[in-house]
Amino acid sequence: MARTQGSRSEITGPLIREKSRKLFARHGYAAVSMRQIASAVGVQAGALYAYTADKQALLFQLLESHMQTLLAAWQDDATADPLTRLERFVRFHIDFSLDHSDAVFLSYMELRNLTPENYRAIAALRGRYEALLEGILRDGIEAGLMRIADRKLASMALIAMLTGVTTWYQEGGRLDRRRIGDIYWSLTRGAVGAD
Amino acid sequence: MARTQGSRSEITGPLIREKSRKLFARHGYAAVSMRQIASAVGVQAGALYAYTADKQALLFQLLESHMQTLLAAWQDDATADPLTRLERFVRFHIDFSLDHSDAVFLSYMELRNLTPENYRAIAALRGRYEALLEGILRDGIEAGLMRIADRKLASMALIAMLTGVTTWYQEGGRLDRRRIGDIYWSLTRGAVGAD
DNA sequence: GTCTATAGGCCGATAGAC
DNA sequence: GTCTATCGGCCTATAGAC
Repeated sequence: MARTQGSRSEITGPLIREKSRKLFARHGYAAVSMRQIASAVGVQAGALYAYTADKQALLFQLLESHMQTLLAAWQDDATADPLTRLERFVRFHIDFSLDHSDAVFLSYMELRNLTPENYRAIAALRGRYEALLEGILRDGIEAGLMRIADRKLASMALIAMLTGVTTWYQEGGRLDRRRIGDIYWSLTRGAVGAD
Repeated sequence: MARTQGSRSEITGPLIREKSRKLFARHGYAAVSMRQIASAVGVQAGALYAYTADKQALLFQLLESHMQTLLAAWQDDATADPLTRLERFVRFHIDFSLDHSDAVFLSYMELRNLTPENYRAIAALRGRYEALLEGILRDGIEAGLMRIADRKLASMALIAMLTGVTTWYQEGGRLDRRRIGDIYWSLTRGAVGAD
C-alpha cells in the first residue's frame, strides 16, 4: 500500500474513516493501532494526525456521523396509518443495519471507549432515534391499533430485536432480505398487539 | 491492594476471574493489561501466569464457564404447557442476563478476540442454548398454541430482544424486575402469535 | 499533506529467588 | 505461589524536513 509522497486530502480523509471503521469493528478500538490504520490507508502513521486530533476523535467522528446518517435516512410520514409506518420502520431499520453493520456494531460496542462528553453526545442521538419509534407506537395505541404495556421499553426491545439481525445475517444465506423483513415484521406486529 | 508474599491459590484463582471479567467488560479485552488485572487482584503480574497460560486462555475460560453456567441454570419441563415454558424462559433469560451482565456483554463483544478454535467452542454452546428456545417454539407450534413464520429466526430475534435489557436496566430504576418480566413476556407472547 | 525519526512509555511473557 | 527484574517489542503522539 506504500505510495509516493503527495497531497491528496480529498482521498485520504474518507479512506481513514473507511479503514478505521472496518478495523475497529473487526478487532476493537483498543486493539487497533494508528500504525495499522495508516498502513491500510497507505500512509505513514504521522500523516493521520493531519486529519484527526487523536485516536479518540477518530472514534467519535465515526459514531457521530453514523448516527446522523441514520437519523437523516429515516423519513416518516406522520399522516399515514401507524401500522404502515411501523412496518416501514422495521424494514428500514433492518436494511440500514445490514448496510452499515460495521458502524452499527461499533455504536453498540465502543460506547465505553468514548470520553464522558462524547458518550453523552452519542447517547442523545440514540435517544432521538428511539423517540421516533416511540412516536409511532404512541400513535398506534391512540388509534386503537396497538396494545403495548410500556412504550419506552417496547421501543428499546424492538430496536434490540431488529438490530440483532446483524449478528447472524450472511449474504447469500438461507433467507434474503425481503423474506427477513417479512419475518421480523410478523414478529413485530404480534409484539405490539396488532394482530 | 498490595499484600505480603504467600500462597493462597484458593483465593487468587477466583479473584483473577472476577476482576478480569469486570475489567474486560468495562474497558474491553484488548484495552486491559495483565498488570491492571494483577493490580486489582493484589498480586504482581508474573503471578497471574501460575493460573493461566496467557491472556487469551483467561478470556476463553470466562466465556466458556459463563455459557456452561447458563446452560446448567436453565431447567425446562418438557411435559408442561409450551406457553408456560416460554414464559419461564423469558423470565429466566432476563434474570440471568441481569445477574451476569458483565459476562453477557463479554460473550457478545469479545467473540472476535478468541482464536478460531476457541470461537467455535463458544459458538457451539451458544447454539445449544438457542436450540432450547427453538424446541419450546416447536412444541408450541405443534400444539397449535403459537404461530411463527421461522422458528430459528424467531429464537435468535427473541434472545436478542431479551438480552437487550442489559443495555438500559438500572438497579432502582423506574421498573423492577418482576414488572420488566411482565412487559417482555407480553411482547414475547404477541411475537409468537399466542394472543 | 506526507515523510522520517524519535520521545517516552506500557505491553505480554519469562527467569530465577524465596 | 508469589516476588523482582527484565527482554524485546509495539504503542501514541510530536518535531522538523520537504
